[in-house]
Amino acid sequence: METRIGSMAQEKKGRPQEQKLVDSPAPSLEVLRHSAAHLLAQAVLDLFPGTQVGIGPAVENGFYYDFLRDKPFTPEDLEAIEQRMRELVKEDIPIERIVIPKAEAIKLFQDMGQELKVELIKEKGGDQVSCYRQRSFIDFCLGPHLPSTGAIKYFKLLSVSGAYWRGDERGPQLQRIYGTAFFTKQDLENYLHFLEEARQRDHRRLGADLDLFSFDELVGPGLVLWHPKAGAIRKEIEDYWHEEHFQDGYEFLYTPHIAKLDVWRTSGHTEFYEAMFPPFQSEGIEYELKPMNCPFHIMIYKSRLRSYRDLPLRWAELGTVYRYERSGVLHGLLRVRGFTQDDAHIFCRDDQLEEEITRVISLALRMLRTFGFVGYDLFLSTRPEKYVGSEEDWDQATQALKKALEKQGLSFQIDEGEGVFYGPKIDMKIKDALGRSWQCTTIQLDFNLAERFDLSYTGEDGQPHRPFLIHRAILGSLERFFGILIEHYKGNFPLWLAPVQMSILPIADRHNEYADQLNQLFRREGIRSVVNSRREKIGHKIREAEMAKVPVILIIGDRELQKETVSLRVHTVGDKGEWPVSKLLEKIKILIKNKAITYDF
RNA sequence: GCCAGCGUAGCUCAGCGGUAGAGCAACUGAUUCGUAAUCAGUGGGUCGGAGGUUCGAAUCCUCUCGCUGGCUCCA
Repeated sequence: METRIGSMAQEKKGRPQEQKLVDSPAPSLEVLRHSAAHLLAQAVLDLFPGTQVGIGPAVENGFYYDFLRDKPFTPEDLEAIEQRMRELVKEDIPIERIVIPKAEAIKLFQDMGQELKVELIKEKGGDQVSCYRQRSFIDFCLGPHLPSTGAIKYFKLLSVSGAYWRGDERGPQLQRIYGTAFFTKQDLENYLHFLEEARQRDHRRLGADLDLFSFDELVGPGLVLWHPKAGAIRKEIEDYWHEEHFQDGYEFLYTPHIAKLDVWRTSGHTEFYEAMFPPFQSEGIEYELKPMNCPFHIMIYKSRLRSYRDLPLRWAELGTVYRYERSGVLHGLLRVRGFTQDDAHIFCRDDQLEEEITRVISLALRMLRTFGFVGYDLFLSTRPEKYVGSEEDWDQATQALKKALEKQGLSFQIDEGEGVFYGPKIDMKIKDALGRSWQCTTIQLDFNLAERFDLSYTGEDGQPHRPFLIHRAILGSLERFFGILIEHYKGNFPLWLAPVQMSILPIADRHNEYADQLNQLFRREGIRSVVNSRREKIGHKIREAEMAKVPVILIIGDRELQKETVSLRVHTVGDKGEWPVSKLLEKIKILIKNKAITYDF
């Protein structure tokens, strides 16, 4: 039935060795997991008769099965179910494929009280319907499956959650039990270890531990409070962002956070865009918090006549927008209601399109590399069934996107018909230190707004022409990108980003003065340095600095004071011996200037 | 928004009808110390909020706010 194959690196190792399949020549993790899902359903029906089963596919990291039952499954239930599954594995029950006429299948499942299955068979089944049976448990399923339950050795149930029958919010709510399964014990352990590692990197946990950001009930859900340490990081990100954009020929805009609702009527957002906060009134005029920056940039474009000579215009803004995300989807910094896009709009002629796309792609690659992201996947989405703009424009723009990618020798995947209705787009997904993918960069053509705002420029021929409008973000949103950075680095930010770059630790009171002198010296050079002159033992101060993940730790005592040196300790590395102050300063300045990700002292 | 779970000190958690607790952190004092936790003491809570049941509620019930895991959405 419904199956998707995962692509996580962790799973690639999982390959069957001696398992034989009923009817598949190429056994895969997907088949194993699909069979594990059946095993789960069998166990649930054994323990909780009268439960209706929904669908149970293999998914990216495991499998799930949906159940319809009055009472919720408790964590204890989950344990009992997993226990029952292990028993069924021990019994090594054969899994058989049976093919029966559709009418017979319908009757079969009706007799078992499995109405959801009946619905599926009626809709999806052909004349002959394939089912899989393991003892009394029968499932409507295309397969393939493993030959017997004994082959499903290494699995674990992970969680239970809600899901709608067939994804329809109005339909019945089912309970979904998630689990994972692997061919070897080692693979399972690796995956569980991966989950634990992800838990430890969770930016929400690190955000609190490292005093980076918080949310407050009084302020509101999804509204981020950036603390001073996060502020330091954000400033580095923004400074670098400005520098790269300036070098790449962008100019910078600033626009308001609210506008008359009429703006959003013109843009079409009121009609099509669901994530807008409700409008509010002042002096009888309706205003709206901005969910996007585009209309403002467009109004600046329209503030005077534009000539073909003016193009391309590259206008960028770190623009804070507000979107009403449904309460259930909010998630730390990764899904919020107020966020700052690293937005830009490029207005260009058709003959400039390919060049502009090319520039954006290389800007994105350059910037993401600087932040330490080297792995990425590119996706080109083409014209969907419902679209605005002319077919000709779509083709031309899609070709330009494609050529820009090809010219740089980048491999990419084409998502046919997956574009948004207003234009084709390129999305980039970066890979973090755990191999997880995050979408950040997006480059989208927009035929809709160009038309709705009737954008034009005067061509060489003296006639009005419609410019191409490119909407793009490199980092996506600063909040989300910050969250990704925290998880990628596990809070161990490289020197140039670290909120506190250096902690100076005097051993005794008599070293405080020298410590302060050093601190002044480093701060004058723009280094975020602090002194820890608490009356604690040096081991304690070192522990504090290490836990705060400060990259450079300087220890000073009698020896250093006398020789005007410092003892260097590098976070996560350890003692790196005595250094002359000037030599260390130069070294650190270079590392910061180069935005070094890894460094050797 | 929906389903389920969870909200007790700044953090991690115990207590689950009978006078609110521990560790860490904070603060005060002593210790002046060489590469991941010195010792002692002190303060800190309308147990997320509102209502109800009860002689009595952190504990039971209802509503509400927030968080978590999913679903769904992301023109």
